[in-house]
Amino acid sequence: MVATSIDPVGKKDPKEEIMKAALKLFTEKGYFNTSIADIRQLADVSTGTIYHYFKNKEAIADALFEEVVHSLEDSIREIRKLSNTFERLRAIVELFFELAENEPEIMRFIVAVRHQEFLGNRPALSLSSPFQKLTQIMEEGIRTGELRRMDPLVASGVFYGTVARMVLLRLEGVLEKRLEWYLLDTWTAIWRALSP
Amino acid sequence: MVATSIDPVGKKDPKEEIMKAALKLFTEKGYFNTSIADIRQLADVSTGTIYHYFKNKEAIADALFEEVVHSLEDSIREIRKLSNTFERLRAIVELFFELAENEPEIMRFIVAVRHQEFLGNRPALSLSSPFQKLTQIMEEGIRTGELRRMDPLVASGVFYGTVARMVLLRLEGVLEKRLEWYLLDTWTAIWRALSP
DNA sequence: AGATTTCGATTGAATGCTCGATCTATTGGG
DNA sequence: CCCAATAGATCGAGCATTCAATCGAAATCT
Repeated sequence: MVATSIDPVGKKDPKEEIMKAALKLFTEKGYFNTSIADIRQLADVSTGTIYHYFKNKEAIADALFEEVVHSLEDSIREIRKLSNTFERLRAIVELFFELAENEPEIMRFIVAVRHQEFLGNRPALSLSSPFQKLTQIMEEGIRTGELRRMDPLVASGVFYGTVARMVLLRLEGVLEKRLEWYLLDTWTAIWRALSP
Repeated sequence: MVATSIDPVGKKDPKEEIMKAALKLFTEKGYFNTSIADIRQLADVSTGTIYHYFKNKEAIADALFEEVVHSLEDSIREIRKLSNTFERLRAIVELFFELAENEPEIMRFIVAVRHQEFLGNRPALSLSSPFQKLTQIMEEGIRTGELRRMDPLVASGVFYGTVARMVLLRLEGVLEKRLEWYLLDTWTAIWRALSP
């Protein structure tokens, strides 16, 4: 009479359960190796429920993509408020490294999933707004003399390429220590590459 | 009576035609979006012929992987003969940039295909022998003092991450000029990051 | 309060289709 | 005459999606 649900803690919003299960499976086995039946089982819902909340399988991936991009945008927007380019870039490295340790599935979805293969018309993540914002930070840094004169696309390529590669190596189990352990070396290398 | 084939030039080795078609389709649409029928059509052979030369669809991808890795190994082996670390790393950047312009499909297969999703038990390309060789070059360079003291995995992460990212940006059409145009900036950044 | 209606949420069996793989038949070069 | 090579029809498993039926909690009525 008091509680609306038997389970004292879990609200079990089905939509969230479905997305959580899909994220886990998509990043673990890949989109095409994941069947609706797999998601159904892990999320502990019926087929019908899945199709009640999502138009089809692709729409689940689409919702995940949207969510991750928005969350990244928010983080980057916050980071842009920092006072100088050094702080901004360093904060982005730390954000990615921390995410990789604490939310490996989300990070895998960002750096290791080929979205174009199943998300019909989305621009590649390489062209999505967080990446554009990164290039803007580079342009600004070069303009103010905080970064060396160079093509901004090369600057963001060096930066994102390095960070994403370190994250991937960690997610694949090549790096045995936590990413914080590699932070100093990584950041030193990046800053030497970009600073004047 | 003279020629063994009607076509004056093309030998049309079916196995090669199949692999060529598969490479094109796998890199363009992805492994799972490519059907045997697609390959059959593009390679202009029958289903029976495909299964005569390959056990199954996966075996085609496997053969491609093998071929690419071997060819990469050969190139890296040659490059290791160069006299110092500077020359070696620079040669690798040039190799990747040149491959991206002249053999975009092969390059896409290297940097943009998630092999683990369909090649059962292969180690990720990140762990394959060309990548290990790269890390060895880094270790050696650090030992001889040609590179700054740092974790060799970070060194190879910075290096390969940057190169692969530039290549990918080019393949995705983000970089409008040929990669040679970005070579100087890219190499300067890499060398600043790694040199003592 | 109790009975009745309503409607979104949920279920899972049924459907239909794509596609990898197989199989039998035919060909033609040595 | 033999056997590798080729052809293409056929099969059947797996999978995304649909659908008719049921639930259950609130809203409305008596």
